Amino acid sequence: MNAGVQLAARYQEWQGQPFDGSCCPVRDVLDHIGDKWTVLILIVLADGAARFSHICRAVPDISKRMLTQTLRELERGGLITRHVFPTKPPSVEYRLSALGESLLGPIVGLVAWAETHHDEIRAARAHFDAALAENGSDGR
Amino acid sequence: MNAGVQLAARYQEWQGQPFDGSCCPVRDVLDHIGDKWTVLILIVLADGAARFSHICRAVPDISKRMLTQTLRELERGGLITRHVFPTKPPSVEYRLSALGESLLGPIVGLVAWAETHHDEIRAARAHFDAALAENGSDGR
DNA sequence: CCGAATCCTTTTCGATACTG
DNA sequence: CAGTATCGAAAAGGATTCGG
Repeated sequence: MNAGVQLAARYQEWQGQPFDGSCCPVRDVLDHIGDKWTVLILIVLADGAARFSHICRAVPDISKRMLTQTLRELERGGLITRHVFPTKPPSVEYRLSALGESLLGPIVGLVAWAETHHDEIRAARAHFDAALAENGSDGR
Repeated sequence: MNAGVQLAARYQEWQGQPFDGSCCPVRDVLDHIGDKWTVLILIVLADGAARFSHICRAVPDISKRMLTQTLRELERGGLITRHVFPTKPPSVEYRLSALGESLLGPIVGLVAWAETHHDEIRAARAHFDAALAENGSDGR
């Protein structure tokens, strides 16, 4: 488990620094890719530039409010760019920046893992819940 | 951008299926790796098995409540195993399962990205906020 | 030592209505 | 079309207390 050793080593470094809160890249990045919509939006934009309403339709349950908010945060972090066309009615186009595209690689890794092991996880959860329903018969 | 094409293609498939809610592996997995503590705990466990109190100390600000809750969820999904030693006072050891270790790879990819681009992101945010503070001088 | 249970505060997010 | 503003429900998360 080489991966584990790498992670553990890095973690030691972070621990060494004073814990400034935002000094930890893991937390900083994960807080964003972790929130409900960011990754879905990135996936849509992976296909190419898209307008606000197109993204809104492409992501199943998102509200305009959340879409605006998430797009803002992505733009703020430099992951996407925003371009306004002064037509009437005005249209706005969002597109991945170079930085945003560079994040696609790691995301694909995660998505691939998720697809591969989703059944396994669901099975584990079902088994766990079933065992729990028998009310501690496993000696917990 | 090969990665983008892959993602877009997969996304089309998911869209094809009826949106059962939990049919989407991305959401299901991301909801878990996204919550504040999961990844940090996995990183600690990447180093090897650890006891409850050790994890609690290793993760800076976590409360017992959240640690218990997150460990449960990880155990439920089959990512970690839990072993109780009937000593007194009892001690409990957590350890990554094979499934959990397989997740380390994608996580390393993400962490590496985070480390590499963290400065860039922080710079982008600072610039964005500065431009915004000038109150729409960029024509927004 | 490990963890469950309760309480309470903060944050998140959807619905709705309104602007340019 | 592309947002903004406000409100309320719901969830997350911390502090504390109790139990095995």
